Amino acid sequence: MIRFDSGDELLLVLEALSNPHRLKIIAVLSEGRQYVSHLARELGISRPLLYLHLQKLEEANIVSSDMEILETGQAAKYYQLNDFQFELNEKNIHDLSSSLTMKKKK
Amino acid sequence: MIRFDSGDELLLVLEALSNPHRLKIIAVLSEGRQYVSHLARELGISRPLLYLHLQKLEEANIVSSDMEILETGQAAKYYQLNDFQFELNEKNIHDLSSSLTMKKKK
DNA sequence: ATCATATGTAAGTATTTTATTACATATGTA
DNA sequence: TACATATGTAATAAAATACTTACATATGAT
Repeated sequence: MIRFDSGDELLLVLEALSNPHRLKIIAVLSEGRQYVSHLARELGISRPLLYLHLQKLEEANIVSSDMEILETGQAAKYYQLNDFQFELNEKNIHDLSSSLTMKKKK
Repeated sequence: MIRFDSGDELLLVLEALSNPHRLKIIAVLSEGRQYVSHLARELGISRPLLYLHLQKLEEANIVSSDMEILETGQAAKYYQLNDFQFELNEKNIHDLSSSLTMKKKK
């Protein structure tokens, strides 16, 4: 069960989830870990684009990655879903809203 | 308890939630219904901007609105939070991912 | 050596989202 | 009438996000 320590952290997770590709990635990874190139083929998107989405998921702590050597001897970067489950309701949004920063991104 | 009938609907809600202003709006409305101009002053943002955010929340069915006549005789548009609570986990994302459209927005 | 596999990223473009400015209309009060 | 309140929206600008193209490196197999 994810625990949000601040509104900013909640927002980071919500932003990571609000994209169809990233929801698909989560769906695929829920069936098991997978490496980047394979994932890209399965999702039908380019690897650079997949990287971008995986980064956002990783920054939000929804997935994590490990390098591993395939049977062929080549290096592969495996991604897996971190245990991920949470509940949202008016109360916890209210409680977290005070620790919500309205700062610009860049 | 919100029930998502499709991945697209889930995404709509997640997109509506992934903005600090909109989370603040939800937090304020969780304390009671309020009309637009008052809300804008409370949040410290312009009314046109607030409109934009309220529209997104309304499209996602998170809030709803009613016109009402103030004691002064003027019309006011009141917004209230719809009962709002849901749980997210790998399983329901997996289940909903098949009904996720990857279409462009406009 | 060439081909297929893998990771990694920089640079540029396109699209979407967010925000501002400037209006319009209407009601009530001084 | 002039001022304060309210809603509503169009047009534009700015910022953030998403996506593509083009590379680089490395491993193993043919």
